[in-house]
Amino acid sequence: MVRGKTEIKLIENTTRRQVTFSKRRSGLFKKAFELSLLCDAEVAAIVFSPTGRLYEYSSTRHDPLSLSLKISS
Amino acid sequence: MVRGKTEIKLIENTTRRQVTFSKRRSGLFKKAFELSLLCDAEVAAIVFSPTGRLYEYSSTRHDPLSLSLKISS
DNA sequence: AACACTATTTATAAAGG
DNA sequence: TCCTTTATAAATAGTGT
Repeated sequence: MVRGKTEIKLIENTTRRQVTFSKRRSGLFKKAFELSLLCDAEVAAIVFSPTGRLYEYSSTRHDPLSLSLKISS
Repeated sequence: MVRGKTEIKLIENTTRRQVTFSKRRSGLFKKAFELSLLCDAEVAAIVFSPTGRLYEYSSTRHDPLSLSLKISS
């Protein structure tokens, strides 16, 4: 149960890192939700796991749009 | 100093709401930073204030791209 | 993997300068 | 408005199931 101050640096142990990822991701999205509601703000949070999985939170529902994107350097 | 549990609903008082917005926005970005570092994740958070001001956090520096966007319904 | 527990750290609301 | 203080609520690391 939380021994000592946690250092903010990469968690080497895979299992611990995954558990922390899940817990803190939830915590982040909760904070985002609270901020939007308390302060009438629009908030979005986007998280990519190291394996490229996407997790996202948005305070607002938006109708999906059809986008075509042209990217030049 | 924090009397009782804070209800998560719109803060009506403008001054209090602005102070809370500032504090919690910082808190959110800090959590985003910690998540990215602890778990090697890419994290972005975007906040619009009620007046439309933009605040953003990104765990990663990306080269700016020139984008042209075509939106159809 | 996902839930429960809980000691402890961390965030933060309100107040004061 | 911005910093500091501090009491208290909230998040969470490690453990157990």
